[in-house]
Amino acid sequence: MHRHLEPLGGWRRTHSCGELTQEACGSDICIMGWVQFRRDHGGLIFIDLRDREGLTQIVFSPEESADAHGRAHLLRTEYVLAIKGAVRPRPEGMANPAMVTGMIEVAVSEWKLLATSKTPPFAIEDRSDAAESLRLKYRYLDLRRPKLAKNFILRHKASQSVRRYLDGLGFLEIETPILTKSTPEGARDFLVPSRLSQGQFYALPQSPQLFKQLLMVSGLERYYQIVKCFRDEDLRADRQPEFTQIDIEMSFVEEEAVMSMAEGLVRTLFRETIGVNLPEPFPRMTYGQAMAEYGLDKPDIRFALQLRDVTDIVRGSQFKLFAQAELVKALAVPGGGELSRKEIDELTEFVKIYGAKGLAWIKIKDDEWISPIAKFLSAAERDALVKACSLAPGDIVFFQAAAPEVVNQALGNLRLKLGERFGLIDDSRFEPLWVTDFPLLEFNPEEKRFAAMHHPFTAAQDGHMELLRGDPAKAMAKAYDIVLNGNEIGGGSIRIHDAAMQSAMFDALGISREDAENRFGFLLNALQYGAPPHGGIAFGLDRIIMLLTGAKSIRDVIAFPKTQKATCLMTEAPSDVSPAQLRELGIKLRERPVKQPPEEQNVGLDL
RNA sequence: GGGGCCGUAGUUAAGCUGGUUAUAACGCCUGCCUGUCACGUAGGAGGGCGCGAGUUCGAGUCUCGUCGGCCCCGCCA
Repeated sequence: MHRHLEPLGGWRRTHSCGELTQEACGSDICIMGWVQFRRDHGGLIFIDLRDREGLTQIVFSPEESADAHGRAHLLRTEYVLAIKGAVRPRPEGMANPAMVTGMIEVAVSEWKLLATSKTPPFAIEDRSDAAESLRLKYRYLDLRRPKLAKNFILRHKASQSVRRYLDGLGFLEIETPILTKSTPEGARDFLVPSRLSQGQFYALPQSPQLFKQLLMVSGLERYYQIVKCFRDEDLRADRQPEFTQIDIEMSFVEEEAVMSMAEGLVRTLFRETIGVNLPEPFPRMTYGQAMAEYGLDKPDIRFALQLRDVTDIVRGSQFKLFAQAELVKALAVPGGGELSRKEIDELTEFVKIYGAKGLAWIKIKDDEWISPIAKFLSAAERDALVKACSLAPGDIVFFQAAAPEVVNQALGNLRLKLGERFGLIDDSRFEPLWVTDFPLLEFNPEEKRFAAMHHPFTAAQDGHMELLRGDPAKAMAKAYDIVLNGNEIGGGSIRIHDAAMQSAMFDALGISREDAENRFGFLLNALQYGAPPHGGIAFGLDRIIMLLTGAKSIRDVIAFPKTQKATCLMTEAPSDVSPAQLRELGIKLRERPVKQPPEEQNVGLDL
């Protein structure tokens, strides 16, 4: 069978495969696309032709064109065709209501074979459930699946929406360097060796933080960029080594101006991409309240369960574990008494992930408390617990008694788990939240010193700079995070715009004058030349797109993502380079990289 | 650095306490079929179980190691 490819030869598409409906009936059209399904009845051949916009049924019949029909038997899945023909309504009773174009079909008069295809390693269909590693190796095929393609169409709309919104407010889109100086924000840098300055390295930006501040010193007043950032840290379902931020900075502002701009952006984005209207204004919560009631700094406020501090109630308890703990918190679940012993054991294992030693619990029955620990609790303690946690028969209440970090993390994450278990979370809702009043500094117990919680350029709240000497833990920052359904989607701050203040901050962080000069000298210099008050915010675009599309993994909203080991299964990056390349860069490897056997792993499919 | 799950035809999976030629569905190939739409139908080809050791008379099944993928802790906003 001959499978000659033909040139387009002047043919042009007149329509996409997703738009032909009854209005088009009678017209001669030209469409091009991929063979999705083939139904060859011998005397009559149906093909569903797919392009980015959808599917259209085309029919090859001898009555229409014997030649077109005769040649069509060779067609296979994923062949690329150009067809010319007439749009006509489908015969009585033959319409397919499941298809947008299901009322019509195209009778083929002429067609060209533009490309053949090997049998794809997995079916190009939404219901295809091939292993992700296989899909990543053949990412260009995976992206043909409408479900995935849809994510990128939405991502495009989101980017356009952001650009329109910010342009409307006078923000300038300005690019900043990718090859830059290491300006650490806490994460590990990706380094790029310099050929012209041997032995020295550029770093890929963890974010354009310092550049956007310098653009404010430059007097450009309002900057934004949709920009790649790079952090060489371990990956997660929502973390990639390179990811995209919507990076924004503005001059002559305080927190409220940045926050209302940012709210407008998120609200516009949601309205223009998925038609969801977010509340106005977004509710707010302080960091302190978030930690106290939710145990996490990014509360999911779609359901009402809250943590209660019961330290004082059990301070004098016979139960030594409670009496002696630095912090004791309770989490009551109305109606949670139905949990089985097995489920409670599983939850106990779950909290151990976060450093908990165990999980105390009490089931409240009508006249008794079922619990391994109830016997230690006095009547007065019981009364106080009932009051504090609003306990009622049928409830269960969990306790965590330990160091505050462990208590909050364990119960905070248990709360999310229980929210799922009891169906308390309405997936169709979007509930944004501002978290404000973060501490400026965070104590690092390993290094026994304070580090910036946000980053070292964040301004202290008015009057709090003085606290840095006496009681650094009490100093609050002009910082704000935006949280959506328990996901941090953005965060920012008002920056220090005064060189002396910035130096004082470096002092507080234990960064020597000399060190500060080496690493941030250019910033300290710039701040001496009339820096305007400024601040900004950065959004994690990938995470926002995840929420907008309902994707389970960040990889489904990034066109060419990396695996958990930060490799690309399609290009096989990272890879060895030639000795000549290394020599040119003045690099000698300390150890010979261990050569992997060249055998194909489970993704190897070539015949 | 650590914990957990997984790896059997092109794909998705089954394979019980180790036992003759490793199952199924979809896909693929060939024939038939003028109203299908994940077309139908008759037939056919295709893997030695990620890789390497070990235990055993015997290993897809057990042990150890190793490679790869996913989820999580640490790390990272």
